[in-house]
Amino acid sequence: MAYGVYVKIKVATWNVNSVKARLPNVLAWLKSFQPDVVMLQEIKCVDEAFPRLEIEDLGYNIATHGQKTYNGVAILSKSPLEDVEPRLPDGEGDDHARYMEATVFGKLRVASIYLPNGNPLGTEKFPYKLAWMDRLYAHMKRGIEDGEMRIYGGDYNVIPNDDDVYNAAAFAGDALTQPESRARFRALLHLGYTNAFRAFDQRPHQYSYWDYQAGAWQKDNGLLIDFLLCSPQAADALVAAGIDKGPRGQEKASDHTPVWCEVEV
DNA sequence: ATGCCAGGTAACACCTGA
Repeated sequence: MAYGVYVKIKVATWNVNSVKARLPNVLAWLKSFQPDVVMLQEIKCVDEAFPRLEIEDLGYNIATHGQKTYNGVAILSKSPLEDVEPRLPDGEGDDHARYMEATVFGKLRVASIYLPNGNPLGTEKFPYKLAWMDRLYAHMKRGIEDGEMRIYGGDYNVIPNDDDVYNAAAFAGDALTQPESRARFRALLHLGYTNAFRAFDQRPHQYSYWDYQAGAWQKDNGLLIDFLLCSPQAADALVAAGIDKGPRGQEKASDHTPVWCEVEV
């Protein structure tokens, strides 16, 4: 790095819906998009089964917190990963692999989040989601207090507003739109975090997920549920953000597409 | 009210997802 020159770090989050099934798509996207840091969700495999060599060959360091069949998160970085913490605090009895954080480029703390879906309402899944969000809130509150540059990225499984879904009425009974879910998501922002995408794009009906069923992608029947939440120090460094819809249109696509931002530090 | 599609596991059916 030359003296006095700022460095741009491109950060992305992507729920890949099985990293093994998605490997060709992931490799092609890493080569073309050239992100510096990637938070992956739903890798759906144990750590030993993660396709480490293929991704390392593209210049990434890797930390995984996997689980058999379900969930599983990972962080890829072109820098070394330091101080890797594979779980959210206060998770006694919670064996879901839904969280991992690490420091990248020696100065940016990033987290990969796979927040519980919470459906169907009326089961234990919804209170589990809300309790998980409460734990995330407590952790992100501490993240504000220490003043570090942080980006909490992932699949939040919350549709924040009615114009973040193609048909709000159809989702009225869904865990992703419940007032309890939305209030907890807003509470994260009220701590002082900036939703990177919304800092640059306020248009309604911009999506990061399209169901496999009923031609949702072709009809643009989507949901906006994947976010990069930036601490004030990271938000001050934001220079760009967006949604890369390219991967969703490929063969054998994940139902989610990458959301990205760029910080200049 | 439910399945639609996709992935994983395990077994040729079922669970989970959002």
